[in-house]
Amino acid sequence: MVSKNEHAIRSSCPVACALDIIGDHWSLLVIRDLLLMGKHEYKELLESDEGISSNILSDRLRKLQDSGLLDVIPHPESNKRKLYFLTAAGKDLIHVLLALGRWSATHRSDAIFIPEEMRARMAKGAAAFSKEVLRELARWEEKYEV
Amino acid sequence: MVSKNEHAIRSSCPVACALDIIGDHWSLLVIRDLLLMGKHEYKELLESDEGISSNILSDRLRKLQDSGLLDVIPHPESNKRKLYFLTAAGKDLIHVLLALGRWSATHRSDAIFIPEEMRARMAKGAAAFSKEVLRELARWEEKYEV
DNA sequence: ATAAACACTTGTATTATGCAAGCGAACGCA
DNA sequence: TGCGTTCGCTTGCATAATACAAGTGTTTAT
Repeated sequence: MVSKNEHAIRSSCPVACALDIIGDHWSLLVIRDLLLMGKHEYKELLESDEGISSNILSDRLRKLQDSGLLDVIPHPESNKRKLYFLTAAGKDLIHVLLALGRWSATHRSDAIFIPEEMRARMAKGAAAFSKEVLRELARWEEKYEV
Repeated sequence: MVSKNEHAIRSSCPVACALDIIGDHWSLLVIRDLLLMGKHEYKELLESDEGISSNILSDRLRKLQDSGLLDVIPHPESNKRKLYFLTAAGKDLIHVLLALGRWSATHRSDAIFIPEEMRARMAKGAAAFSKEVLRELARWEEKYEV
């Protein structure tokens, strides 16, 4: 077992409450990959640039499931693979991700790099971008009959 | 020394970059207190409901200073006290805090409690709220000649 | 002069993380 | 049908971060 302390609740403050669930070094990056990067499998999540360890990934996937932010189904094309996808609560974190991204774009512009493809997707503004992102996920869910 | 690893950079992704700086269990709570709770002193920050340890608070204040999110001046009324306040970059995290708060309000409504005073301040919407918050900080800064 | 307050620091125990290796079930191919 | 590979993890161990209690030096109030 990787960790015992299952999102201990520190206070009833809305900010603290959200951080109890997603305020660690990895959870939001996993959610980013599932939400914005079109990733849905364990192996894809492992391969992200930040280099998450397999045990930590496994632990975070389970915790996020326990918290109701994501769900799993067996891959229809294979009995050994699985498909991870966000629930409504998980998808709604797009606003947090966009706020973080905008903050970095403003205050850490020298440290970040946004690939051309992503820049193009975001060109029409945050509202249009998140709408498109959610539409893509809806198409994916339809395809896999989630 | 509390920690060696000074915000190691994991990737150039804007989300990851922001999390490298404020993606731990405590930084955003300190920023919440400085931004929304009108706190400016070490002791006040220590007394928050979440119960941060003094060594961790000390460490986070230094790291946030190193990252350019906050600054310190000696307290004009006392040689032993200090005043902590956010820089422009620190204040701009209000959008992240509001996104987190709104997420909790939507998806964790049973776990959170918003005091009446705060609820009243937020009643006119997020834009008006953040404007008022920043105006208050500006008044404080003027008073202390920051 | 003394005691309390303040902003920390130090020491130590506990917990979380990172890394490498391993494991069983499923799969791909011969 | 056997045989190496892939997948989604788990395990063991070293290192790092955090929590908790106690202490330190300076300032301040009485």
